[in-house]
Amino acid sequence: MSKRKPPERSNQRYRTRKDLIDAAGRLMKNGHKPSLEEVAEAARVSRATAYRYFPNVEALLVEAPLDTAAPDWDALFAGDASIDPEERVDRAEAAMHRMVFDNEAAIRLMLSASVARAARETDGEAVPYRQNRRTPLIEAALAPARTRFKKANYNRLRAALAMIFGSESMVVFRDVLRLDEKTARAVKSWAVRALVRAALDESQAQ
Amino acid sequence: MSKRKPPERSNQRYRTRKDLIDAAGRLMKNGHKPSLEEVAEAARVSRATAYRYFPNVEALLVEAPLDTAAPDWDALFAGDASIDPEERVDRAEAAMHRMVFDNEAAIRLMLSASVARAARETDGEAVPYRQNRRTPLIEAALAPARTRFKKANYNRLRAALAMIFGSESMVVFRDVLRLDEKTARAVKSWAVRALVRAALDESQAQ
DNA sequence: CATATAATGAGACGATCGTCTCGTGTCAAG
DNA sequence: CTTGACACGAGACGATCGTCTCATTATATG
Repeated sequence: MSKRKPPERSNQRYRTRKDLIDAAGRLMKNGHKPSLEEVAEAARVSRATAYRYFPNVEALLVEAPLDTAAPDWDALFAGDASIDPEERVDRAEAAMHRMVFDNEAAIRLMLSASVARAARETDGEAVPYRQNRRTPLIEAALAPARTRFKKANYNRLRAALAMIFGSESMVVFRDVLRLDEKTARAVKSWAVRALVRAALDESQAQ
Repeated sequence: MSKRKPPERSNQRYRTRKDLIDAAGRLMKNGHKPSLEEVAEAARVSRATAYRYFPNVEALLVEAPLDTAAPDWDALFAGDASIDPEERVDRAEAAMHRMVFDNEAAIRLMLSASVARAARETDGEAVPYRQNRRTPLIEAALAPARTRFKKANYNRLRAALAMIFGSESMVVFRDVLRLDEKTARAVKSWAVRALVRAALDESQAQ
């Protein structure tokens, strides 16, 4: 039984996976939902191979735009000495707002696929089906004032801000309320400031 | 050219449309996305007819669960003499919360279809593609205290609460934050109360 | 370099989608 | 009751989905 250590080939797998995600991201830019065949062709890969990496089209579309349109949050607070959490959270929301509204088409496709996929997998075993970029951003914004919050208040505030930060609120403003981008930004700016202030007040009172 | 007034037959059209929506709502209860053929069969209608009423499957699924799971909001404040907007908004959110989490599967399908459909129709002409049940509910909750808000503050508060009330926040809590239903309700309860309070303060100050 | 093994390509398969045409049934005005 | 307009049913069509099998290529190790 001359067993040989199986070849790793992890680099090859990583590259083809990345090629697929990149191709999907490119094709989603214009808001057109690409068929898996289109993505595979753009990635110079056969259809069968694409299905070896992603169980369905949605799973592929979920990962695509996130990698493409991910700005560098670090630069947001880099040359900035502001400590005021209200100010920092508002600025972070502004950046997230821009990113979401600039990539609305692609993000809609991602969100749609994500929501449907989670519904399908409710009965099966859970899957890490969605990334979370907003929590790190929120935490970075709150970091300098971290000690001014009680722990419970901090966690509650963080969760509440997550409702406002993401792409879901964009859907509310556009599809439900039919409000324009500027109004949306104004409402969110007011809301995040009010929430930060409330959490601060409750933390220092008593 | 003997022209005769064309037969109305609007009742027939209304019934088949309603039959299709009802059938879709029934099939979506368990979270399984029904194929259009399944819906048509359940509605005792041919596939071709279903396509005569809805351009695609998503358009059908968007309208279904809303009609099915729409409680009577009026009863919420019927035997209630509370005037405090904070209390009323919190109670309204609790009701919406229950409705959304009880029908999570169907609402996910609706939301997914709605978000994707809006993306597709971005280039074409706008379409009334989504109903808005939360705004009337929010307005009913704020009604008794309506005069205590300045107009701008009222509109801003109403929009901010819409972010928290709907099904979108459920997606945030479940898929992004991975928090359980109880925690979600607690966070939202705190947030809506804080927002109402902030809007009130800003309205009476100055 | 040689080779076992992993990664890929090619393509068939049934199911569903969305569109189309044509024939039948049915309502309601005259 | 008659009849014209309308709703409906049946079914074909190509496109895409997701799964499968089998052959071919590429890679890392000895």
